[in-house]
Amino acid sequence: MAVSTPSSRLDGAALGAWRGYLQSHAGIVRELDADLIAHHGLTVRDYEVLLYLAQADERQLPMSALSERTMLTRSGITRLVDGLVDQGMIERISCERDARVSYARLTDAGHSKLREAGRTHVAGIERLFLSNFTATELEQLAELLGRLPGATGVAQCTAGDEAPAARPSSRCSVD
Amino acid sequence: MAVSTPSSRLDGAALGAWRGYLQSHAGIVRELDADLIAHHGLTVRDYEVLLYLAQADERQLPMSALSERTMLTRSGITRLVDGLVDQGMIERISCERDARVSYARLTDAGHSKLREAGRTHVAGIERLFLSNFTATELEQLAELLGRLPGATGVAQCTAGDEAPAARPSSRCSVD
DNA sequence: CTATTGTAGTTGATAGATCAACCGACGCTG
DNA sequence: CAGCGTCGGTTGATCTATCAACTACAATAG
Repeated sequence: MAVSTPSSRLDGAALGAWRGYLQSHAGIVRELDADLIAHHGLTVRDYEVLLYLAQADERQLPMSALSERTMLTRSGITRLVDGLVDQGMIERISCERDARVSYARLTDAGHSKLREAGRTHVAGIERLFLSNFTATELEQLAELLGRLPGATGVAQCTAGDEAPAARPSSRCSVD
Repeated sequence: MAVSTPSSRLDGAALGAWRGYLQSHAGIVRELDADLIAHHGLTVRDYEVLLYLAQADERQLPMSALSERTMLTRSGITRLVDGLVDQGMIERISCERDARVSYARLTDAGHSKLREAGRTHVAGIERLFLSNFTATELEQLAELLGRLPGATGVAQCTAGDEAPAARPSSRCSVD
């Protein structure tokens, strides 16, 4: 069959890169998630949200800001935050300047939780991802992957609850 | 706060690599999926399954083989295949040697569909992923990503419907 | 000031995937 | 060949995230 169709550079190395990309992602995220859930009862999504809040001014962000950063739809964020509110890690605060927006604010409990979970999570990333590379290789990877859409913010939004565009940010744990 | 905790190489380049990895994946897969659904009514998962079958001997594979390759649980595959059977792209065939296993076999209809969809999909991968790199860079990427768990099959299975280990394979379309 | 258009967030219905529990079939051991 | 652990696959309950529709408010135009 050969690889066929378009300009098709979809041969050996190209395919290796692509498949490695897809499969490693599935495997790593699955395991990070399992770790975090087992040790702290948090999903990676939860963790991300708490982290973004911890890094934000006043430890709070509008829902839509969270939506953009996490690559979830607005409705997805509403529900995720609902859960974290129920667990007491986040509280909702309505904005005085604009009655449409409501902030999610990290509670002290949420902040503690985040710090604990951070240990597990960072260790996991180190073990599953970073430890496979040298410092130089990590630089290469960062540069290469940084060109991809999503990492650079090239997303195309079309549908109703449009798919949010990704945004790079910093840090993987608080301290 | 600094990046903190473990052996923490979770600094600049390391974090860039990790975030680029996560965010680009989310963005790219989302868009590929949207493309494929819009043009052919198939999800990327569907496509993958059809492709694996097309590449297999006799165009058929046991459910568990599909489960491994796609990184879905056995129950996930059962349901996904159910759907493709309803659409007439796949048929189930029971194994004579071992009454426990049942094969999923690609029908002619499924094969045609796969070929059509392949054009869209390969073009998408080219556009969103491959076009960002030179041939040399793709080799580097393939090598680097190939070390990661999942790509190499290092998965750790624990729970009931255990998470399947990934397996590399070849090609992204049929012809 | 009112009407229109757009934005932030939530909600209902639904698809996709998981876990846990299960069934039937295999295969080994005693 | 009976008993026991294991394997392949399916099912029920549940969770997560989506889309589409809707509410409420804001901002702008007429």
